[in-house]
Amino acid sequence: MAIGRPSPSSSQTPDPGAARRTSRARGIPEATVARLPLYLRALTALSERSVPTVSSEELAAAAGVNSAKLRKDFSYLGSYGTRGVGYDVEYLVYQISRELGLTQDWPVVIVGIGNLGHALANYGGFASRGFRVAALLDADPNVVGSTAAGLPVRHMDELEDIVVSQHVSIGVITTPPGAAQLVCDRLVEAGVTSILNFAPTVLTVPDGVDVRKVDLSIELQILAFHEQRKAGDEPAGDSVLDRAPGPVRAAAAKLRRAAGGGKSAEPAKNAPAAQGPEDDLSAVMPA
Amino acid sequence: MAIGRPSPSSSQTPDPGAARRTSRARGIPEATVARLPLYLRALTALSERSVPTVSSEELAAAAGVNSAKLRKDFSYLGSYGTRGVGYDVEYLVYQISRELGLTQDWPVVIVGIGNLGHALANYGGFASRGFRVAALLDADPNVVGSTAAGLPVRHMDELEDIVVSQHVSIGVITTPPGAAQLVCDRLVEAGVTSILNFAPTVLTVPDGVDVRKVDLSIELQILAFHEQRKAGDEPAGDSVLDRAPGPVRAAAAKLRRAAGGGKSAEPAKNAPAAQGPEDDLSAVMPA
DNA sequence: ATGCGTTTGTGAACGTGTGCACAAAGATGG
DNA sequence: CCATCTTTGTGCACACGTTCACAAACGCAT
Repeated sequence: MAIGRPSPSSSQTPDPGAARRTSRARGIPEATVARLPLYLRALTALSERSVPTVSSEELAAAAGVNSAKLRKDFSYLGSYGTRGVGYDVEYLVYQISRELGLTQDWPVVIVGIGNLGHALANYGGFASRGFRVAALLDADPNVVGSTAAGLPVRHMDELEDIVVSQHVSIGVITTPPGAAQLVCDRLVEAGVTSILNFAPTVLTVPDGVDVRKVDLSIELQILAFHEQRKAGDEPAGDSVLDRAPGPVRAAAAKLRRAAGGGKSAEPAKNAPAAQGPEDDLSAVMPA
Repeated sequence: MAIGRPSPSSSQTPDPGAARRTSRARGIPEATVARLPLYLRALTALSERSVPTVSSEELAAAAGVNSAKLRKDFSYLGSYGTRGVGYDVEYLVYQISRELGLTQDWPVVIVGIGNLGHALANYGGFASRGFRVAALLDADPNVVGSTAAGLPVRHMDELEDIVVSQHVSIGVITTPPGAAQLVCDRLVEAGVTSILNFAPTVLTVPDGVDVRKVDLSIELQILAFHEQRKAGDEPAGDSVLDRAPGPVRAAAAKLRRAAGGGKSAEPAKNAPAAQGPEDDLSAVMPA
């Protein structure tokens, strides 16, 4: 029945439930929360151009969303607009920043300084909006000495000390998939309660810990799906069987299983999907 | 009424509608499509361990989802399971691969070879599952000569030629935000119909073009929101006013606007959110 | 003051997604 | 061939998210 770890819930990004409970507590829907940063970015741009007020229609266009949706989103934060005029840009910037918790300082650790970790350390979006890279960590002794984005790469052994002493509550994982769960466990154990996971692995965490994942491969696969649809390329296969009624399917399934490990029938001819081994280790960090 | 560009729809990742139309055409819900790569990864791992069959319960645990959800997802693809036994791993790998369009070759161009573009070029997840980096492009002459991941970085001018001659239909944008829309337009013009955007900008594209975005800053902000909630740190502010009835709010709003550009009242004291200028240019690629 | 044009805030309808719970279907052992 | 056990496939109810449409609210000009 229970597979893998028993009690901890393996919540991931698109999972309602855990995250929902948190935000619905005082009413802001998760979908709205996910859009607030988008609005904030558009508002910041307006603020820099010294635009005093903006209508929901304009702001919605800038953020690429429906204007009614935007108004409803803002209504969850309170009523910060003026009918007939629009929204006060500066005030809204402040309100959203406050709601997102950006008026405080968020120290962040990045674990796994490969290509991606290195890129993230240099990423401007980290420095802005109250996020501060507290430390870069890696297990590889060859990397530990070096610096990235002006910061020294420190050894994994210092993880617990850093998290505790610097009050780090957000961790970013850019390790190879094999190491991700271990790193995650150590982060959580040390006190981190929010994790941004770039490794292509499902992380299992205790309740109360949020995990969001960013998976480049998944994004590409979703695009490929739609791309295939656009090309009118209905996947052929044995689609006649797929919806066949009753015992027909059963017989087919039995045959498939009987064919054994030798990738029988259709799959054998052209299936680059199941490519080389170690799909798990070659990703995210080559080294 | 119409703001910015008129006809092209600025579809983005979390937008139903455009993407929905495509996938609902023959019935697979978007939410299901987004989970298929997850199942595929878990199945590939099982396949490498030569596990012949797997139950929905086991696979669901490995993918971090509800087992009923998984079964329903698979039911959209057809009935590939056997009651009392489970699913044939190899066969399911093939079916999902086929449905996602991974049985064919997908040449991809990466535009903007800064830190992130460099990291993506080396990313193992690209090479796998039928995706192939067709070319790396950049506008900076200093970068154009170099190589990344064994591939030469070519100049933007070659974009159109490459897309056309290599039949590239998927483009990845890792440029600074300021250049993203221009690059996007050129990609689309050349024939690209799917774009993965890492630049923190809302891209506007014509109908029929899919855009998915990955924004690290947004992910962090969402985590910060939940983190703040966990800390029981109800944002204080003038929450009394927020839900005040009638004319009270109006007067307050009037005051805010009258205060002018000088970030009055609350915002002034501590608002690191509206930090240094050029939030738009320092992100994604420092160079 | 009054009326007019504009824009917010939200009620209501609809579509999508999720999860429970269970009947039907198949495997397996006697 | 029958009984039993396992697991799929799905009907159903509910929660969530989106969009329309419109009344109420506000500024402004007269």
